[in-house]
Amino acid sequence: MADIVRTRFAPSPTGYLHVGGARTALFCWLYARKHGGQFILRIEDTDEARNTEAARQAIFDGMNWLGLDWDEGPDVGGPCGPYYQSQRNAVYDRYFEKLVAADRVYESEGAWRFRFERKPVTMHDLVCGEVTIDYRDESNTPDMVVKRSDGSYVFHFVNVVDDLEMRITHVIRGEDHLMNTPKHLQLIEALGGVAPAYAHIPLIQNPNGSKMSKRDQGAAVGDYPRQGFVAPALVNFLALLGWSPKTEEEIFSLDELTQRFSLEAVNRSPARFDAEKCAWVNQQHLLRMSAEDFAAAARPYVEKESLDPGPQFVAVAAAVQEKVRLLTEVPEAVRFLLEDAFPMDEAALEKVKAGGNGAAVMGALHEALAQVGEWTAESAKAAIATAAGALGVKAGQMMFPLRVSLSGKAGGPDLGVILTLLGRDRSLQRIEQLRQRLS
RNA sequence: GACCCGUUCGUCUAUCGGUUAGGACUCCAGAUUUUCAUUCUGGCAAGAAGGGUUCAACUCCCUUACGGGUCGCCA
Repeated sequence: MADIVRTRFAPSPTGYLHVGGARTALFCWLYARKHGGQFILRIEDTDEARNTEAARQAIFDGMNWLGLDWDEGPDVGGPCGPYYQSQRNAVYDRYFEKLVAADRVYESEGAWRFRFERKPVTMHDLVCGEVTIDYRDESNTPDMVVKRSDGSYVFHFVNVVDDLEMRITHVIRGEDHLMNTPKHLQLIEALGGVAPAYAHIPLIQNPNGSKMSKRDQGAAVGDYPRQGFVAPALVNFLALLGWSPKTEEEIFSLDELTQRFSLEAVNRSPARFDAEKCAWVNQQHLLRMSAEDFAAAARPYVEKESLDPGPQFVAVAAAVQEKVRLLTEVPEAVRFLLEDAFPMDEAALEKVKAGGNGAAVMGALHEALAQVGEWTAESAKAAIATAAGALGVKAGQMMFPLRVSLSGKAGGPDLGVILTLLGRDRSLQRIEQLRQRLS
């Protein structure tokens, strides 16, 4: 029976979930799902001094938001639990005894060090290929501490033990772990275990090429919802950093990514984070949402600005769906549709004034629109043409002043849509308002 | 410093010895649109450098340069 693929994401709760970690989690998740395997979440909380509850929660929140569910881990449990390393000391003690029995550890200033075999160690990385580190050079590879003087175990040891105990088949992690892998291989060998396959994925860098750390702009996954991103867009963008579908398509849902993902298609060179493209990907995802889904996604942003979405919010949101890149842009885009007090774009108003006959245009529009029978986008637009005829100008010249009167903006949804959403009374009122202002 | 990994338009990338080196983001121009956005068309823009190997190299090898990573009783 072929081994079932089992991958894991093993973050330490010492800071907010950042995009690098999120992408690692994504690749692990995709690989497991792609192969019908299992994805495990393990919290590596062995550094008591640096762990925080907020960070732990940020991991769960981030994973949930991204849509990366785990088959085993905190909350859901599983046969290899507990999934917090802080609760697995008995397991580590047992494995440590194996090392003692095999005479592979020795005490040093109260701590226990693992004795490396002094030989070249070769790994066969699924992304980086064959890499050999020569452990005969002791200066470069000093024996490592596996058990601290306070009795606790260090990362290298618990990480390896848990990967063994949890029967992890594929370790997918950041390239910053590449040089750790021979250490882990030696430990596994000493423990008589079977090593998982390794895949080290390139790191994500800042736009300037420096290492992206947790405090850098755009690094915290938790910031993305606040900035108006939808999760599938961030997932999509992250997948494109270091992985390529090898086609010219770029916009993918999580399901589509699962279909196409493969470790063979992962790059070896680090990628810089481009916020502009990330926003574009977000826009593409917004464009592909149904009107209902878009309205549901936009609603909290509107409410956050103390705007009442109102009874026809689906239609209101749909009017601006293709005009925004980020959901945070929605409130200002729809404000004039929800409230009668809306800001006036002075530059647009100046442009109307420069046209000269603004008041006359408003008057003609008011008169024509007041006479419309059934109020629809078509009938209202027809009335605009009538007004233009009455004034002896082209309909096109009526549009801009009308738009400014109704929305206070130079751009926005189709005029027919605006007129329909506002209704006759409010439309006429706003036209009259601007007429007076221009007189 | 030592040891690893990497290097194609500004950025993300395709190319797995023979291509006018393709696509995307950004930017510019045009079309569509009353406007903005969307969409479409076009444009600017790349193989770090030097040596090999080969009929032929972005692609394979070496050197250098540059970038990143790792060298903890952090993970």
